[in-house]
Amino acid sequence: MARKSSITDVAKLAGVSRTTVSYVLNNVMSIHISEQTRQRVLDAARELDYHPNASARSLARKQTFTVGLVLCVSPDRLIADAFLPSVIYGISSVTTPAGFRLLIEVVEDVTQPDAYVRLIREAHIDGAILAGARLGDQYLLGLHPDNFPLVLWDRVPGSDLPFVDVDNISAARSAVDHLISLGHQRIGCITNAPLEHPASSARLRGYQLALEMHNLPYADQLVRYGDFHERSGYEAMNSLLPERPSAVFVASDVVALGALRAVRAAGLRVPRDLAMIGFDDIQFAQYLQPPLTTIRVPAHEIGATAARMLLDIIQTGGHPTSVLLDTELIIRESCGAQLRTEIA
Amino acid sequence: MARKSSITDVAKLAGVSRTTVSYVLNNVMSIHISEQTRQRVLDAARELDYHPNASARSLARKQTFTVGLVLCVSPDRLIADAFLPSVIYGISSVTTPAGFRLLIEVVEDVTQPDAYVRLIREAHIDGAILAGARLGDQYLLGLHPDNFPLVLWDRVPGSDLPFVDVDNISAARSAVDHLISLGHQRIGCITNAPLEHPASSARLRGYQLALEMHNLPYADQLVRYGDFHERSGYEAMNSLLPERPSAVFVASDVVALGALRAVRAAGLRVPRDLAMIGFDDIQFAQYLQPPLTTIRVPAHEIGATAARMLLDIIQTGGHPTSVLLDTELIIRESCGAQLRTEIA
DNA sequence: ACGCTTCAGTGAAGCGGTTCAGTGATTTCT
DNA sequence: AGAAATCACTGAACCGCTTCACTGAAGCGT
Repeated sequence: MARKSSITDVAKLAGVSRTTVSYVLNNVMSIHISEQTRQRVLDAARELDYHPNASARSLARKQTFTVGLVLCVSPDRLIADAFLPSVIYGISSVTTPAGFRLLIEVVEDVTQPDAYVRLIREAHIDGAILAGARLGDQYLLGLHPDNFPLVLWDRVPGSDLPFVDVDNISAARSAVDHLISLGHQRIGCITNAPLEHPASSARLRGYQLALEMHNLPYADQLVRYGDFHERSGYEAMNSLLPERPSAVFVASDVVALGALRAVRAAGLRVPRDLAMIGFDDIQFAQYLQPPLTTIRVPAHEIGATAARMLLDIIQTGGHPTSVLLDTELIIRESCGAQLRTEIA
Repeated sequence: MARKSSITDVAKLAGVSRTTVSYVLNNVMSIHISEQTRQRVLDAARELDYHPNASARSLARKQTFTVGLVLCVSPDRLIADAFLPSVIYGISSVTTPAGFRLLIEVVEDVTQPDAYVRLIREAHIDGAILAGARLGDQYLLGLHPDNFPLVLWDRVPGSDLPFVDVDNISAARSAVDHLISLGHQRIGCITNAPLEHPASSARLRGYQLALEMHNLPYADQLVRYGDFHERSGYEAMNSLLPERPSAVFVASDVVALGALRAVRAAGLRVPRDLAMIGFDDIQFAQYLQPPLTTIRVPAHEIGATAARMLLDIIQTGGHPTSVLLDTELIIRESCGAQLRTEIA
């Protein structure tokens, strides 16, 4: 590889000091450089195809212009994460124009966060977006007092770090509201995950609130618990069917896939015999039979918002407030709204 | 943020020179350090929670221990890319143990590759995996003579850069072989994308080869062209149905989704009236009605292999040969194999 | 003609590591 | 016993860039 040219080469060619080259190339306004000199430097830089060395610059500036995305997720969930590309795109669409790069760290063993601690302590990055950070995570807390810029994707219960998340409660509520407005009175619920997961308990809470608002009774026997996977939806629905709900809110499209399978296996039809609403709007929700009514999660927005918050902290030392993003109820056929329209 | 301790701090605390600290911490074997001194240094480092600064180290060593994943993909394809998380995981499972980090660069505007050129010229990374690099891409070629370590994910026609890809030809062939072995003689083909895409033409070639091997005629009117999206599958299938194929090989599951919709809209049933095999084994292929027989692409392996090749180049100056990874035919119900078994 | 600004630019220190060449003190060899 | 080799370690240069403090020249007002 041909030796890359350094600032010294540019300085020599332009006949000025390295200092001047630096000032010109960085557009330092507080220093006056004559137009001719400026041009000479610019020309020299172009001629030598000069690109300042990132490490040297980071070292001198004590800033890397790189942010991290730390994924603390078990491999099987990582692989199945349909949102990740969108979130990455969302982050990148904010960081790239701002001149920041994105470093991705996959932390497989969540109990061994050495990996991302090094990322931070070794000063690879100026800030990080953490996904799937858990519990009171002592490492996280150990970092916080340092005021290292961090933003969470997903909430971490005991922490006061800024986060960005969707408004799970109101999203779930709007789904269940919709079912109620279609005339359903006996509505079941299958969660997306065990209740330890904040998103899971929030969605269940939304379900409860909707019932309350409409003076419908909340009954434990109409609630089942999923665990991210399709299979859990199948089992949950099988155990729920004997309760004879007329509609079910399934707090995850993947779990809904399994629920759908169980309904079909029982010889029932959606939405005629049982209405269903999912959650997430995974890409294939629209291609299911019937197309699944669901809650759309703004994945790109999550990434972009988290990135904006992070850059705010990094650049202006801001103290951004956490954000709950709005979701959207996507009405397709599984909820039976179309059916009603046809009949009407 | 409390000032981070530097190598000087450690040296002072241990009562040795910075040189010695560096030698101890890097386990330089060619230099003899007494066991006591070594321990004093280690203790001091621990006490100060010392982590060497990445930028300084990169600057001195002229190596960043970071590799790039450059995604030259239009946003809508990026978002829908179900493989990306797996590929990232595959890369990371190789790079992380080797002490390398992963920088992701999303290049939205493929005609403006300034972005990744800077990534390289500014020496952020020691090597890169390029996805979706196009054409003769002058920038790519401009980089190659520099011997900058590069590996391609997907092939780039006019280039002799090492790549990793799936063996599209033999994969497609095995799918069509399977249909033929089930007794089909009039088999249609819908490509995954326009033929400019190497993967697309390779899959079509595999289709042709299978026919040839079995002395079946190849007919243009049985071939249609998709363009990644579901809709294109719908349209392609609609225009193909009048040709009355008894089976169809669709070179993309997403496109197959649309094809399936068209078949259903025509009042036909898969596989009874029309057998179908897809390509990719996206997560939801298994949940379709009927579950889709398809070709599984080893996404994790793609990432891991590309990463291994890249590290080989970076670390040992190797000149790895390109790799074609094997795929697997996943037999479900859409091909009708189950049906036959039941009948038999 | 003198001091005071402003202009245009430079020298050198510093960022935090790595590494080459060397240096005393021991040990080994003959 | 003296030279050679080994041991255990250090000084200082260097990686490439930023930035503070400073300098010499020109412009300005009186």
